[in-house]
Amino acid sequence: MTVGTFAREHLAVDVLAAARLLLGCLVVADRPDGQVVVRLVELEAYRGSDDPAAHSYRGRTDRNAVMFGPPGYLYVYFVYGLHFCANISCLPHGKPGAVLLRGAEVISDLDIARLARPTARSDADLARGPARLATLLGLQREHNGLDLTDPTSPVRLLPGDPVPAQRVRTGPRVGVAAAQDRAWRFWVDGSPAVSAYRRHPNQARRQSDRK
DNA sequence: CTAGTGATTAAC
DNA sequence: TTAATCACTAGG
Repeated sequence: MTVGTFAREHLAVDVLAAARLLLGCLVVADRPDGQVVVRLVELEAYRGSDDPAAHSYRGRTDRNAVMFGPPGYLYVYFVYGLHFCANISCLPHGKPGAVLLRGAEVISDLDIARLARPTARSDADLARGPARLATLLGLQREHNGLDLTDPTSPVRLLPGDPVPAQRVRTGPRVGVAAAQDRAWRFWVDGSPAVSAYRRHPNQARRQSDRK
């Protein structure tokens, strides 16, 4: 099976199926200072057509154009004035959708990963959280629109060992104000590189949640 | 828990 | 033109 076949056929089907499938997959990044390989352990699905939390919900703009393109491309955006986050485009050309990369475990090279994320207090912190993951991979604006299935790309997606169903957990997306009821976050149970759940600050606290 | 960062977008 | 929003992290 070629890498291109792997990504495009499956990512085109649906954002939820894509997020599930991407668990356990590998991302290879050729940084200026060396190569880093990570295993994806936490992902969130976003679907532009009917998902108020998706960047593409209100239509295509210059920023979110990659979400409307063919599947298997890298959508990098700048958020909160200082962070980059990385997504993989899903759904056929013209249908907006993406999966946000939220957490990953470093496979190699640990020394390069520590240099890329000098503030990480532990190895689990190297790529726990979407902006940390993007920083570790060295992703910036210029990487937006890269083809992750192209062997000549500096960032590539590869199949990994499949994650068995009993290790997969789902739940609400982290920090998303809209569509709280959708369990569109997927993670590998027990991985140290999965972020702690955080309620969105704008979400009203329910009486029963209060201590 | 909170500050802080700046692009993006919708509303004027 | 302006102001609110934002899929976050680091530090206390």
